[in-house]
Amino acid sequence: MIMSERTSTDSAFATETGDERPRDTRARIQEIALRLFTEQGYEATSLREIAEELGVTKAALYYHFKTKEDIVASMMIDRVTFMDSLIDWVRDQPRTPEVRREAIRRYADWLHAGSQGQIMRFMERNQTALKGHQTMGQMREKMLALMGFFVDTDDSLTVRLKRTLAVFALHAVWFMMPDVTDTERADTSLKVALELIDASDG
Amino acid sequence: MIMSERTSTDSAFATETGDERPRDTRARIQEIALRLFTEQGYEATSLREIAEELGVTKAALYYHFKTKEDIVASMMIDRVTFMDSLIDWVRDQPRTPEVRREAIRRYADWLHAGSQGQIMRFMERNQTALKGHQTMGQMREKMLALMGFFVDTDDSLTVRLKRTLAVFALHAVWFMMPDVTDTERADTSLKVALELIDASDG
DNA sequence: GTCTATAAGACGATAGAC
DNA sequence: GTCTATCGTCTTATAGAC
Repeated sequence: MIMSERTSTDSAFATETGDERPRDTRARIQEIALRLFTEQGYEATSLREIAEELGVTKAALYYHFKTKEDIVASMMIDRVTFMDSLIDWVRDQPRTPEVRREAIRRYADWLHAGSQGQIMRFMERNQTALKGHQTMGQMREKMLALMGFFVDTDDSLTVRLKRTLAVFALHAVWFMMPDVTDTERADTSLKVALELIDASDG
Repeated sequence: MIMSERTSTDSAFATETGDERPRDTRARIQEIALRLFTEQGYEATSLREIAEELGVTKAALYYHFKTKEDIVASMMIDRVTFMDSLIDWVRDQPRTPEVRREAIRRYADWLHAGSQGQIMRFMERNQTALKGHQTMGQMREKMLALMGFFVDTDDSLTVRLKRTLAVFALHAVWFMMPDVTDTERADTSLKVALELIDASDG
């Protein structure tokens, strides 16, 4: 796992295969930044720390990213793209229970593939710090748009809360159950999310 | 409402009743800090900002609070006290569904009385930034202790997640349903939380 | 692509006058 | 209880050599 917990190391380029050539520096900045932002908080993590762990100076980072905010934005691109495609799909569907279930399934599938879990933790733990960032505003709008398809105007408050919790269950499972396998986490959270999205007043 | 949204004002002492004497400065610092910490983030909010909105200088804050961290700690005292009492109570009870329900009820009752909602939002949105703070470490331990009474070692992952979500539903309702009345929010979240805490493998 | 050096300023916190 | 003045440190970001 790329994102595994580890303390800072002197030989930033060393891997378990021995003396490899450095991987793409841009990607390594993203990895280190994502981990530090999640562990310590976005504001509490300075570019100096990131540079130190990477084994370069602060100034080198500015060759790869124009600003600190740009590092965050670059990590969100995949997420923005996916959310757009999911919203496009759901927009053309009828508002039925089965469409809601399928939307949850697609969202969960994507969430549990790749390193999206780490990004979710980062976003959740740094909401306020990132509020002013342009990319996060976009993400917020897209999440609200998706939620808009999950609740109807005549739903009770109870149903609204449950359906909202469905999405949240998928996000929260990472910090609520950090010690289970990826498969267990994906299966459990999807099961609970589907039960919650099925809530209705009928 | 003490915590109502407002932009910074020149006459910090003015209230709707006219020319009143300044309220307890210590309490006003807590109010302003809590709002700014929640809106902008803990790290992103400087003591200068708090002092400016209060209408004093930064140095004056240091008469009332020894450090920035102390302001946070002072806001948590009631919460720590309550959690201790709740855990003391639940510790002496059998692990039955009805005890779990009653614990949720007591927690919810306390949560929706007073200004705890604002504090919950603050804590949730600044998890990482506050991770190193002593008081937050205590709070985390107490929440884990409470959760320990809600799940048994032989519960399935699904039940564990649902029971954890029960507590979370009580917290999350403030940002999931910001536009409903306090009563609606309390009633809806308690109802959903009780359903989730009742989850079992039987 | 990475470096040294530095700008320009904000931060938390303190000393001591009033 | 609040002020002015300041300390020491850290920050994001840039300029220009290599």
